[in-house]
Amino acid sequence: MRVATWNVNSIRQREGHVARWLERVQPDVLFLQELKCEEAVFPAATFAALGYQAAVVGQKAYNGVAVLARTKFEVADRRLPGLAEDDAQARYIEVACGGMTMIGIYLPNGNSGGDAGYDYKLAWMALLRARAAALLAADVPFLIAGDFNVCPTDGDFAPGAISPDDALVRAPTRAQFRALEWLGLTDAVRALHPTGPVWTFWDYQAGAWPRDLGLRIDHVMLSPTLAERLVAATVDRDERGREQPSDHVPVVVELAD
DNA sequence: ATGACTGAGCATCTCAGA
Repeated sequence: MRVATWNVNSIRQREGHVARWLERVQPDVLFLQELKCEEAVFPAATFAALGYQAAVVGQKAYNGVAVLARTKFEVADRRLPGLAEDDAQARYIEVACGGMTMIGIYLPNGNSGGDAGYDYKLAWMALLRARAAALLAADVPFLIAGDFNVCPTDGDFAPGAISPDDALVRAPTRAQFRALEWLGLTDAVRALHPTGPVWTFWDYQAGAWPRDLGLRIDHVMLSPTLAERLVAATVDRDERGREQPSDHVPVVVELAD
């Protein structure tokens, strides 16, 4: 089974990129982030024509997550359990598919909104950990894929690509990510590529792409039984070099059947 | 030393991104 995640920075701007990528890579499941649109204008027909059914959690202008799958699935949740009822940020989708639970996330960046914005990020991470703990306790095979907005270690950003006090690298952010790992989740890319740069994002500004000043912030985290099935984890960095690209590239994981 | 790009929307500026 091939599962992927991609922050597309507007699905309406990147509809063609995603369609061509699906045809080329043929994933079973693709999680999308930063749709920047409501469900009503998500280009579902384009992907249906390629054999992919969509489930969309949309919002005008900001955030937005979706899953595309060519195998049958059912949506289990559209909001991270524990968040306030009136929390309208479209950042979470959970589906049951292929005998496992799959979660797609767009984790809050945490650099905007001052202290409240950063506190929201940490609270979100604590709730995500609680959800992971519940699934582990229930012995459900699961994965969490998406834009985590976390560089887990100093090896996960190019020197100079980011400020030391950025919300993506701040100590409390990393502590939350580390806690998720120590619950028993495996960072798929790092499990197979333990050292060296594996960037998934390059800023549009300051020549970050030509200078290769990237970050590794898009991750696929596997529960123990899925980690045992992990055979490949790759980052499709060529997508960053295309015309009018997203600032993120796809991360792809292969699980043995 | 400095600036710097992209997208959406009650839009010709602001907010957010990371």
